[in-house]
Amino acid sequence: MSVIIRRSALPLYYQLKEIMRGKILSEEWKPGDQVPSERELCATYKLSRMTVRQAIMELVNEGVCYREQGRGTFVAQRKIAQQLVRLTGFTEDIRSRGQVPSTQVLSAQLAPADEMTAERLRIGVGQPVFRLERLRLADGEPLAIERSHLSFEGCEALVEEDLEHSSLYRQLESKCGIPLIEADQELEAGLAGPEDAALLRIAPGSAVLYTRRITFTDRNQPVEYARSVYRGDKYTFFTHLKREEIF
Amino acid sequence: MSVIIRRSALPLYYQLKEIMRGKILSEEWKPGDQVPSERELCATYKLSRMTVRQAIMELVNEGVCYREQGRGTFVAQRKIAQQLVRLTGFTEDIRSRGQVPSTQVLSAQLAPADEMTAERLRIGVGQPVFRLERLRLADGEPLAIERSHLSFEGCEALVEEDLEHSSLYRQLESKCGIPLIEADQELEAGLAGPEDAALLRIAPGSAVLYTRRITFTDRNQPVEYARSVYRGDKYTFFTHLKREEIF
DNA sequence: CACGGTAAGTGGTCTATACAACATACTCAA
DNA sequence: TTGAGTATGTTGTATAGACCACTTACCGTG
Repeated sequence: MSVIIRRSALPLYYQLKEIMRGKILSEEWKPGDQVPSERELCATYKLSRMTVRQAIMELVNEGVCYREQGRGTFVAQRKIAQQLVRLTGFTEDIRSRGQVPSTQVLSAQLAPADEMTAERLRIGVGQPVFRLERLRLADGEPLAIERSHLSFEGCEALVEEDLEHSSLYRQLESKCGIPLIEADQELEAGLAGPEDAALLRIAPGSAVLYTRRITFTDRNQPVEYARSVYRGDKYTFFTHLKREEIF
Repeated sequence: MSVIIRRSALPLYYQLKEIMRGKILSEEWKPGDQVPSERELCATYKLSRMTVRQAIMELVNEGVCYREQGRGTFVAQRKIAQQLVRLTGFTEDIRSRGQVPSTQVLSAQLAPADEMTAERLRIGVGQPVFRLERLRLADGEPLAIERSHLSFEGCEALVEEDLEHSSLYRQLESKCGIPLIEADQELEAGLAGPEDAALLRIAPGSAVLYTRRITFTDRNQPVEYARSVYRGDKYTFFTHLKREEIF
């Protein structure tokens, strides 16, 4: 995509945003570079200034660009959250620990959202969500059970996908065009119930780590609500805290 | 501020945004409520729709509101996460959850560092560290046991301090001049041993959350190594994750 | 050379308008 | 009663233009 298609179903500002993102990813525009001014972009792509601004503003919100009044718009350094905790799926997480991740899909189906899920995903109760239940293994040993609920335009298509041999997060980002931006996560200690214990091959009453995560795409739109159960003896969660805070 | 001042130095959209934020904070508009439509706000405050939209869009980006096309704009559920990636001590943490923190000092003394502690604090084995063992309560109920090891120039002075009625982190920052910058923390689920269970007034074998934290002052100098045990049924840890890549 | 003013270029704010896309409630006919 | 269509109200997208605030470079004057 390098030109604007005016009769496309995609909004013009979105097309421009993706064109710009492409130039940044391809290093045509490098970190620190000044990007063309709003008025230049208007002329180049035959768009009104407000439309161009919307494209740029969204890139700024995502931390891809930054602006300085009177100077211009620039490509941000690529460092967004080095020190904050990275949002990773199980696959990436386990790989970064030097282990080999694998997966058994326990169930994958469309189902109506229950009350809790609907609230988290900000949809109506009973709206269809894609429910995915997977046993996650590290080095062949069961490590966690992950119960995901996904809701977005076109999430039904996930039923067709092979989710045993590819990362769900990667699929969302590349195939579905859902960029994952951030997530809120809760962690809690608990005891394994009989079913979970059997799946994880531990004794009932063993220590487990419960996590609940809401993953957001752009504009703070929730797309995934996932509840997981990790073996307490095999999994440690790392986080990094900073004293300074915005606000 | 409850009216728009047109000759103010503050942008109109900003004034409107703060008016709306005020109504949300004061609970005039509660989570889940629909806020007035764009056109209503235009009429009420005599602003153009784009100006109103900018105010709303910023609140959406901050996660204060969310919008649904064709339905309206709504107040989002209170987000706990925003402030909880912050490095906080127990006192601040519990206060921000709306509970009352209190403390029983179990022991406070200078002692030689054991191997594990010495490694974390980057000092020699046997060097003196200040060891502080405290039972932490929320609303009068035992919530956690915290075992801190501190090492810095002048840490002996802590023996004299009243650590039952004041925050350790506050003392470090104000009295000792040790600015706390960041921390690495690990979390793990486990089962309560008999001693810890007795202190926390739970049954042995109950679920507990183990945390280990290394707190750094400037120049990445470690000053505290703390191991804590939290009641699993009373404590949830919140964190916020950000995606690193720009996809 | 130093300084101040100016012009040009940038993003920031704001208005007014139009139509599209979507959700919901209502009406009316089968 | 049920269903399709419609009216209305919502947000989403897009345009064109205006003026403001800020930054920078240039130019002329002292």
